[in-house]
Amino acid sequence: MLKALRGTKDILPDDIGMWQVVEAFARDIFSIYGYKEIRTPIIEDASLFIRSIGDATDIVRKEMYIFTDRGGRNIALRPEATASVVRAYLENSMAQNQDLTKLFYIGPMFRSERPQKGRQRQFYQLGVEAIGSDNPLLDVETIVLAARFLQKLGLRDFKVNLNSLGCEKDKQAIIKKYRDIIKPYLGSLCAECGERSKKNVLRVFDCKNEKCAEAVKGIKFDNLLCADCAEHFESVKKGLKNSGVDFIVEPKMVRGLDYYTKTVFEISSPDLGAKDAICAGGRYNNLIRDMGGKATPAIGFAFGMERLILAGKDKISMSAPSIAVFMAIADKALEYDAFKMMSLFRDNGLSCEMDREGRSLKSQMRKAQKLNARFTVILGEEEFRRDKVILKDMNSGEQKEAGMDEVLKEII
RNA sequence: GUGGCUAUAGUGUAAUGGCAGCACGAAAGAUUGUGGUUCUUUUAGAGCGGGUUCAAAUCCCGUUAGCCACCCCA
Repeated sequence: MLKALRGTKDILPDDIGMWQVVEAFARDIFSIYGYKEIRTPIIEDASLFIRSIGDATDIVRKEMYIFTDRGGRNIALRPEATASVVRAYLENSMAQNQDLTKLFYIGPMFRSERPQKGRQRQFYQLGVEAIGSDNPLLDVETIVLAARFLQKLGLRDFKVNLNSLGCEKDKQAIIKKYRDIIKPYLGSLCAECGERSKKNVLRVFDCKNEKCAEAVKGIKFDNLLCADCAEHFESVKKGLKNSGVDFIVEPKMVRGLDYYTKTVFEISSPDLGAKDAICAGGRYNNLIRDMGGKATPAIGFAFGMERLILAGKDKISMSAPSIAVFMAIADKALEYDAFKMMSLFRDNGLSCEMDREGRSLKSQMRKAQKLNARFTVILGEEEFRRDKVILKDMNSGEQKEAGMDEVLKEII
């Protein structure tokens, strides 16, 4: 038997309702905040991601699906969407006629990781990108949007972590500073932290190894941002407070993608265990320039759909699916007439089903029940002779004989 | 990618090397053409491939997949 590949799975009809609810909420609130949907290809030139995400990051080095197509091109399945959206923004000159471009996307991403709960190889992200402004209020708006979206879905106990990485110069300075601080402790740190100090020094402070935690315990996180970035960060914090969004400043927070600058944030949910981040994002003020465009500041975030649904599965209210009419017949001989009536219901926009296996009326009624039909229309020989049917309201159990015109009027 | 745990009807589970069972689900029925409750009947199972043994769901090896902790990340 063939099976779905490791880390991929089918979203079955019983589960799809949740996805549709989340997507509908997202489309609704994103539109209120001025975002328009964009759909970009799932495959891109591999160099797009190598250049934007960074060739030293794990996503690019260890997790990206890359293959050579028949034309010898180097192609990647997208591991995230920001790079694609920026590519589309530049390629289609979307900066024309507007100073701020707001885009959202929903779609599958691919990373070849070891699967766990809330972590698949093909997973869906839902995200936004706002391109064209460095105003700290845009940062605030973006984070507020993410928070409001979660609240609207019924999730309350999420946590917003916030940090600022500063501009390009600050980022370099911060890395250098912490490397210098770490240097005297290197001997007492674990092997992995030796690597971390070179690759992503802030992670040393997050190491779960007791010795490492002990060694770095006393180190303070100074404010290393330049005046401009510090002011920007203060404005973001002030704006968030004004908007009533609770947040925690987390100086150790780093992101796995190289393009982030200034504001970065992460939203986590307690319902998820180790993989608790349901949303992450931040500014990427240099990415558009680095990809060959004009220097253009931008900010965005992405939600992990699977994680969002895991976190919200008990909180998002779902109405049971139902159909309008079940068409039942008392005699197999009336099958064609019933089918005609079913078509009439459908032509009038009413969902309708009927039994196709010649089962007993009792069995058909059970089926109507199971499909959660609002009405059952029963056609029997006697009624047929009088050009009537029986209309039964499945909630009240009341039924009456009626002509089809009357039935339609009653149900619509 | 590293380490560990797990794998039995559609789902959830039981049986300590000796007849694979239970619950839910699904299907049919309980005298004429009517759902939900109840009752009866039916249905369907060892991830895959090897090995040990008179005998394997059970022990061993491999493999695949899921989960957990890392790595990392949404």
